[in-house]
Amino acid sequence: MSTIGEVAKLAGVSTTTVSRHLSGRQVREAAAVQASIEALDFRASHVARSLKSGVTRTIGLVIPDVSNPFFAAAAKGVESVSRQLDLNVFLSNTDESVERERSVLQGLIGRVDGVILVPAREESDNTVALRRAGVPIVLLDRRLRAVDDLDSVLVDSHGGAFMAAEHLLGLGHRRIGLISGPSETTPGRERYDGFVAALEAAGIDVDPALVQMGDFKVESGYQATLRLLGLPMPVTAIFSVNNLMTIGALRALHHVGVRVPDELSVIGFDDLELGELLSPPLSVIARPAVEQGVLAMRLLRNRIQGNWTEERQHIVLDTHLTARSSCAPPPNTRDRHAPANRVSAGAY
Amino acid sequence: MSTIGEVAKLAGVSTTTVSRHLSGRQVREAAAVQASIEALDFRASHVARSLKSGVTRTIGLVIPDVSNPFFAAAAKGVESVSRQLDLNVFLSNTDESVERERSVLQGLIGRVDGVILVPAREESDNTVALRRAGVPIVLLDRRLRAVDDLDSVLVDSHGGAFMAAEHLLGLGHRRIGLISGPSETTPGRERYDGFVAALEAAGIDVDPALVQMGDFKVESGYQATLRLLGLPMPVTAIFSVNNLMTIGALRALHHVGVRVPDELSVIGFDDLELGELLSPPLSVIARPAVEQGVLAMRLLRNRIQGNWTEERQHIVLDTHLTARSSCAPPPNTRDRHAPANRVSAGAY
DNA sequence: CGAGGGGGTGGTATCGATTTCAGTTATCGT
DNA sequence: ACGATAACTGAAATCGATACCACCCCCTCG
Repeated sequence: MSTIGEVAKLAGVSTTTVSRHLSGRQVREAAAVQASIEALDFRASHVARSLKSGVTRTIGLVIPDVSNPFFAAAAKGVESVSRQLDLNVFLSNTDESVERERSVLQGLIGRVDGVILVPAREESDNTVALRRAGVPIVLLDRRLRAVDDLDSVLVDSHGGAFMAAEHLLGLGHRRIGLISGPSETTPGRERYDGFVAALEAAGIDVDPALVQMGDFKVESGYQATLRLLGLPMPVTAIFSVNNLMTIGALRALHHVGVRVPDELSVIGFDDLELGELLSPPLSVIARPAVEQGVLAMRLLRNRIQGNWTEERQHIVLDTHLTARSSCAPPPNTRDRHAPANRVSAGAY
Repeated sequence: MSTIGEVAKLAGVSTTTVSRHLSGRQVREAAAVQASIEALDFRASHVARSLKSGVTRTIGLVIPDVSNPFFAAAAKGVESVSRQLDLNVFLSNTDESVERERSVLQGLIGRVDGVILVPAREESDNTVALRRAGVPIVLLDRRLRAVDDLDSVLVDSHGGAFMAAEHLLGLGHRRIGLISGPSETTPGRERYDGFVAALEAAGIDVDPALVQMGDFKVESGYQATLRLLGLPMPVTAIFSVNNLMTIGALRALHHVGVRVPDELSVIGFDDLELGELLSPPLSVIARPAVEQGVLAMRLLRNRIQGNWTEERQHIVLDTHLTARSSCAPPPNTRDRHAPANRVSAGAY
């Protein structure tokens, strides 16, 4: 790799002049400089430039898991904007782990101009070191409890969950199982709250036995579903608050042989690419995933460009109900007898 | 952010000593230096370090599309290894575009110690600049025609496609539609070849009308399927060579109302997270996606660590048939009449 | 004709860490 | 007790690009 000095020597000018030419200013020997640049196939060193300028033209994107379709979509949104801005993106998975998140965030200091973060837990603020270092941060999809002076792009999880519950209630369901996420995450908490609010609005008490906590991963949705099926008085519907757990739930129902929606209705939060093609097509609370990423990157760009004083922005996008056919009236409205308990108490 | 100089001053030693302490060497005032480091919350600047050492501790991962589950899985594999090695990962999508790939690769020069690349096209070698700059490259999932001195981690696409075709032939299918990928990509070409080889081994001529070219994206699978359904003499089975196009195919069949596998059998290359839960469960050629990423990262690490002379490695992983129930004997073995042509010629 | 200004120049310090080089101390064997 | 060796030390050069500074040239205007 050739340096600016070699270019300068070849063109017979100083490095200053080459640097000026590079930054687009008028230069007497522009032609000669350009020729030398091309002859040597010169490319300015990003590293040296960063050292001098303090700008890396790189951002960090810290998410729980790329293989979750929602985060993959959001990442794509982030990436599409960052490409236009000619920014590179560091991608890191935290696997929902607070420790991993801390070490990842630590490692980003001094390497990036900003960070888009999906925090693993609302309570655990791993951003202090980053913020002390003056790195702008935008929160994506999840909040941090201790912090409200960071931009964020969330969805109306409460409203979405409310809608989901309302949908099931409207069909006549009264015993609705909830596969919930960690209550220490924003979506976990808000979706739980929205669900409960809808039930209470309908005058229904929430039975704690019907709320099964998961960790946003497939396996936990599977296990939670088995627990719900094993209840002495089974549920007639299940609302799963995230896509991966919904997949787990569907798998469990499939393996146990519960027919959807005849015996049990299912609705999930977050659409699945194949949601429409499932048997039956899955009803979901959908949301603009790519757009969330796009907006987060736009907010981050504004901060990076130095609008520090500007009011913090908290964008909340709307969800919508995509009713397909995995939800139907509960079986006991057609058939007065509750279905047999398919899973024995010892099954898990 | 504090610098090594401030630490040195506080500890009453030279920057040299601090630097030595940092790199783990024995130092007289180790305790004082360490105390100063902690007091100032000092972290060595990666940028300055990179400038001096020429090492960035960063790699580039250039793939067509993160929202393709295969690439997401491979990315996760890459990321898991790179985390252990304490390397950062630049993620970039090329969207299957050669131009985008070129600009992305250009932008990586001087920023990374190595690159894992899924080339957009076999013919278009965008790696020359990178290689001239001495950046190690590992090819993932796809080859480059002009280049055989790069490590690669592929799957046995030919064998997988052969298996898929064999599976359908074994069930009695003779008119099999192929939704093929761009022939200028390794998977596109090899899967086509494997498919053709199986047909020829069975003594069947390949009817060009039954081969519909797609571009690895959902929409093209959808369109290709409509074309296959619109044929004067329709196919009894479809083999789709990639997951996204398979999704498109399934959507088309769903919209048109073709029953699988009663009227038409379907098999895809690459498993889908929900493959098992589709109606019917989808038969696929599966492969170890995460492992492909893991192996690619391991190969890259070896190159980065300077084993330049070492023989180039071309790893080819095996695929396997996951037979679920989207493939069955063709309808005409049960019912002598071919099914009615569901799509009119003008439908697309 | 001389002052002023626009447009351009190159030398040099700088960003923050590493590394070479030329020492300076301790430690040890004899 | 003296020379040799090992164990450390700090000043200064270095990585490659940028930015400040002083300066130069030439044109224009009063």
